[in-house]
Amino acid sequence: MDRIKDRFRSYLSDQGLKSTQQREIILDEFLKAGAHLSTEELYLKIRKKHPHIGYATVYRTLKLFSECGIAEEHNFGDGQTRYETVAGEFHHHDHLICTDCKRIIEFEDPRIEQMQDEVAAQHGFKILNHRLELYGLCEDCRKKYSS
Amino acid sequence: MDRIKDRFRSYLSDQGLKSTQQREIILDEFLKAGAHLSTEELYLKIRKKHPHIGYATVYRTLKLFSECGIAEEHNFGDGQTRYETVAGEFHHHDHLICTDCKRIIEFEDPRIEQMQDEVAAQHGFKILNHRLELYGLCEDCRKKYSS
DNA sequence: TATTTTTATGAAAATGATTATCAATCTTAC
DNA sequence: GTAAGATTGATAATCATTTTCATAAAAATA
Repeated sequence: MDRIKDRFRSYLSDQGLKSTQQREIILDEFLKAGAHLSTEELYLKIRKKHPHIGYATVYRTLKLFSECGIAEEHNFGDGQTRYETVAGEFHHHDHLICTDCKRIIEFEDPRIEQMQDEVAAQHGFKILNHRLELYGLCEDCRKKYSS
Repeated sequence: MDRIKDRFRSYLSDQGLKSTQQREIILDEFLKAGAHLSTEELYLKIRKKHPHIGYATVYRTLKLFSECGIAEEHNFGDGQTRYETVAGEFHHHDHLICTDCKRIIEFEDPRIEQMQDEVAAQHGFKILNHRLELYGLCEDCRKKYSS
């Protein structure tokens, strides 16, 4: 956690940006809030304790998080950009998304990553980033429909 | 091509929808136009020959294509939904996207698909759909920057 | 074929997410 | 502490997409 905060602060000062109360608060709440929240969801959470913080600031700050690498943007097809923490100590992961109950499960598979690298190499690509999303029905929703 | 048209027409009649000139024209242009175009791009193409066809109709029709399975929606992060034909005879494929020149290369790798199925099975998921996108620098853009 | 019913169309307005504007207010460096 | 520069919040603007609604077209029916 503190490592993440340090990283954010370093990023700000490196870029000649300023460390403000709002940015600290938003970072705190973001880290507390858990994964995959949209800007709006985070804004609503923050507003409870800090009603003075504006919508636009939350947008701008989440974008900053993503620029400095402590958060990742996702688009799961509901028209809202969602953010999740990229903790340095965790590996990259991908997502299983239930199209019915919207549940999101994270997974990682080094073998898939490996093959992605192979594919990229075959095409002369240097991968900077990737996104793998599997959409379908989770266990519970499958049961729901078969019964 | 004709198989695709038939499929679309069947879908329309199955759903009690009507087969209209506009839908035929939009389908023709869509099939001609090649992959990964946004609604706007297709609309602009169509407007040259058929200036009477409206923006909203193109939107609605592309959505129909996607519903009936002859097109697939993609979101490559530029804020526009892009569509590409799903020809029955071709396999599913994924995308390499150059973050610099925006070039899109298609690839397929059955081994990756296989592993996705394994991962899904481990979590009790039934995959209906998936999306794999590799973002990075293509061969040309890499050279551009190293020189 | 004429008529009725229903759906589609197009233009424009509405929406929803995101971004820009701008005056007032903080931060930071000196 | 002050000046210079960046940030903030409220609001307006933007952009893609969707909805509305009167009119037109297709399908069903007579």
